[in-house]
Amino acid sequence: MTLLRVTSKALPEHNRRHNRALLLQTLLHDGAMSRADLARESGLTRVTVSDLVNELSSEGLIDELGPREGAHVGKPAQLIGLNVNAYHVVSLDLSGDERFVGALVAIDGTVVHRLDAPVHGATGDDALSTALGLARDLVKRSTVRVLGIGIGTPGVVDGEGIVISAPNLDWAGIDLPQTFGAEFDLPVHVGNDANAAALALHSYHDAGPDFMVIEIEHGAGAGLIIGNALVTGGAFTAGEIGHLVVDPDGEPCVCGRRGCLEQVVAVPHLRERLRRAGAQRRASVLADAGRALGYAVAPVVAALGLEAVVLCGPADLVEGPFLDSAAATVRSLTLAGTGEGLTMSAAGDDHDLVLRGSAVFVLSAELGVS
Amino acid sequence: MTLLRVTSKALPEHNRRHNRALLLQTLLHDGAMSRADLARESGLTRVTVSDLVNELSSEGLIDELGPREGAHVGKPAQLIGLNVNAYHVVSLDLSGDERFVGALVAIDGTVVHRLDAPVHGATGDDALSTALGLARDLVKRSTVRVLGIGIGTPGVVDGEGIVISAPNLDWAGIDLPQTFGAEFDLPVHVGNDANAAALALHSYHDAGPDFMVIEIEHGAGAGLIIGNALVTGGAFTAGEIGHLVVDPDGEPCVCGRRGCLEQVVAVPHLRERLRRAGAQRRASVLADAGRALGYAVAPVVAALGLEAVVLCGPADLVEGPFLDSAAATVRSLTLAGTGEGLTMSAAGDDHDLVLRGSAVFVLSAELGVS
DNA sequence: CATGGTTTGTTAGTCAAGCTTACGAACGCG
DNA sequence: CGCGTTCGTAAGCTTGACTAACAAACCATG
Repeated sequence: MTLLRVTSKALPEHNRRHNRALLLQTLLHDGAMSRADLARESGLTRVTVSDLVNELSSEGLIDELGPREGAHVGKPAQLIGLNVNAYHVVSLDLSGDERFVGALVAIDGTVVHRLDAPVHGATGDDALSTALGLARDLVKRSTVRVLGIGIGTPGVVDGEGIVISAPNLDWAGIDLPQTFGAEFDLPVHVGNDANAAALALHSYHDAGPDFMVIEIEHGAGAGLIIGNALVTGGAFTAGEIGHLVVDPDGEPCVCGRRGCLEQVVAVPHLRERLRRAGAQRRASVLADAGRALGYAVAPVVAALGLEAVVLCGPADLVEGPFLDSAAATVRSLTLAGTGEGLTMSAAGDDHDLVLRGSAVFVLSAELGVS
Repeated sequence: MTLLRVTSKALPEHNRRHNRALLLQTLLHDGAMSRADLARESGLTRVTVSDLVNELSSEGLIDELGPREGAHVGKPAQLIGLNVNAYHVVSLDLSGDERFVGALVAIDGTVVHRLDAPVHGATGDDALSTALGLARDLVKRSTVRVLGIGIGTPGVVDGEGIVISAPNLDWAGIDLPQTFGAEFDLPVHVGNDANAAALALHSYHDAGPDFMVIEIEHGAGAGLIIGNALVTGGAFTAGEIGHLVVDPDGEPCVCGRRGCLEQVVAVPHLRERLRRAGAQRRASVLADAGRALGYAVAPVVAALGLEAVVLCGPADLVEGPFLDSAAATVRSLTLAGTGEGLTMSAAGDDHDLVLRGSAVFVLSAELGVS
C-alpha cells in the first residue's frame, strides 16, 4: 500500500527521466548486464531499454563491455555496464572540528581523490572560504566531468540548501548553493552531515529501506531513512537529537538544560568522563552512556518499527560495551515483536560516509541514482 | 530536495492516473473551480484539463455546476465540482471492544450512514463474521456505487492487508482482503486503526505533512505521517508503542515486562488508577500519566523534527492535565529550536477518525485522492 | 553438417497523453 | 458598438512507451 499524496503534475518527460534513472540504478546495484536483462529487471520492454541505453551511452554514462562470458543458448548477450567514472562529484565534509575534508567521488561512491584543509575552530566567512578553496582545488584536480558539488555540513539545512544554523561554524542563513554557484557553474546540493551518512549507508551499504544512523562525534546527531526516503522534518530539524534531555539531573549543557544526550555521549564529554573514571571503570562508564542512548533511541525504534540502527563514531568508544549496552537497553524497552528484528551495529569511524553521502545528494538530484 | 529511490518503471498510463488524481485532489481540498482555474492550480494546460475533466465527468466523479457567480471580465467560467457522492466507501472500524462500527463514507470523508454491531469480546471467526455482516448490511444500504471496502483494525497489518497479529481479536494471519473479496466483488483495503486515524487527520483536518497521532483507548498505538506519506515500518510494526517500557519499576504488564506505556496511559488502567486515587488527586494522576507519555514521545519528536502531535482518546481523560503535562514534558526535554514549533493537541474521542481514515485507504488506492 | 529452437537486439508501425497554436464564444469597459 | 480579455475547444505535433516481426548468432541434435 503506497499512500502518498499527489501534489504536482506528471509529464511524459518526467517519465523518461524516471526510467533512465531506473536503468542506472539497476546497473549500479546489480552490476553489468545485457539489455535483455535490464528489460527483465525493470519491467520495460527490450525496445525501450535499447532506446534508453543508446541515449545513456551517447552521454557516456554507460559502456558496452562486449559479449557475456560462458556458454548460453541463443545469440550472445552484449553486456552493458555503468561507467562509474562518467562523472565525478566534488564532495565536501564540513563536520570536522580540525579539518574540512573534500574528495572527488565516483558514481559508485568510490573516493577517487581526497584533500583536506585545516580549520581548527575557524568560523563564519573564514570557514566558508576554506570550504570554497577546497572545492576549487578539487575541481582543478578532476580529470573527468564534474556532475556537481555536494556538501555535508553540521547544523540545520533547509530544502534549498541554505544553512539555517550551524553553531559550531557560527553560520546562520548561509546560502551555500548561491555562494558556490557564483564561483562554479555547477549544481550545488547541501545537506546535514548525519543525513549524508544515512544516504551513504542506504546507497552503498544496503542498510535497508528503513533505518536510523546516529553520529557520535563532537556532538550527536541522527539521520533517518524511512521508506527509502530521507526524513528532513517540516522545519528541517529531523535528526537533531543532541539536545534531547536523557537525564534531567545530569550535568549542565551549553543549551541551558541538564543531561542532554550530547553531554552524555558526545566524544569530548565521554573521553573526559573516561579519563576521570580510570581504566578500571572504563567499561562501566561506556555502558552507562550506551544505556542513556538506548533510552533515547527505544521510543524511536518502536514508533517507526525500525529494524536497523547504526552507530557512527570513534571505534574505541562506540564498539564494545557502549554498543552492547545501547542495544540491550533498546531491546529490553521495546516489545519483543518490535525489538526482536532489531539490528544495532557500529559503522566505526568511517568519515568517508559523509563524503560519499554528500555525493549522493548530487547523484540523486542530477541522475536519479541512489 | 526529494531523495526517494526509484524502484519501478513509469508508463504513460501511470502519468494519466497521476494527473487525474491531481485534479480530484485539487477539487477536494480547494473546492469547485473552473477548468482554467484547475489548469493554473495543477500546472497542466487548459486543453489537458478539459480532456481529463471530460473523462472524470463521464464517470460521474465530477459535475458541471454552471457559471461562476459575480462579475468578471471575459467569458464566464463554468464551475466544476467534485461529486463527493459519486461513490461511497464501506468503512469498518474494528477497534472497539464492545462494538464494531461501520459506515458508508463519501469522498470528502462525510459519514453518510452508520451502523454498528455488538462484539463484546468475540474473537476469531465470530469477530470475522460480525465484520462481514456489517459490511453486508452496508453494501445493501448503499444508494450509490460502492468504491471498495476499507477496514481499520487493531494489530499489525502487512502490505497486502493481511492481519499478522491482533491479540484483542485473537487474529493471526487473517487474510481480510481475500475473505471480504470472496463475498463482495469489491477492492478491499486494510490497515491499522491508528494509521487510519492518522490518514483521516491528514486528509480531512489539514494536520500537515508530518505528524504523529497517538490513540489512547483499550491500548495505546500511534500512527505517523512523514512527508505526506504513511509510515508502516519494514515489518509493518510502526506505531506499536503500547509495550514500550516507560517505567522499568512500574506495574507488571501482560507482555511480561513492567511499566509498559499501555499500563500507564491505556483507558482501563488509567480509570482504575483514578478510581483508587479519588477525586482530589485526579489531576495529579492524569499529569503523571501525561508526563510518562511525554517521555516516550519526546525522542520521536526530536528525531523526526515533528511539529504536531495529536492525542485521541476519551476527552475527560485526554484533555486537560494529561495533555498539558505531556506537552510540557516534551517541550522540556527537546531542544528549544525543535520543541518550540511543536503543537500538541487533542482530537477528543472522535471515533469517526478511524472510519474516515479507513475510507482513505480505499480512496487513495482507487482514486488517488487523499 | 544442415536444421531447428532459443535468445538477443533492432526496425517499423501503433497508441496514449501530453503539448502548442489557433479560434469561436461570451463577457466588461470605454 | 468595437475592443480587449478570458474561457473552453479543435486540430495537429511531439514524446515516449508499446506490439509485432525479423535478422543474427548461438547450442543441440539427428
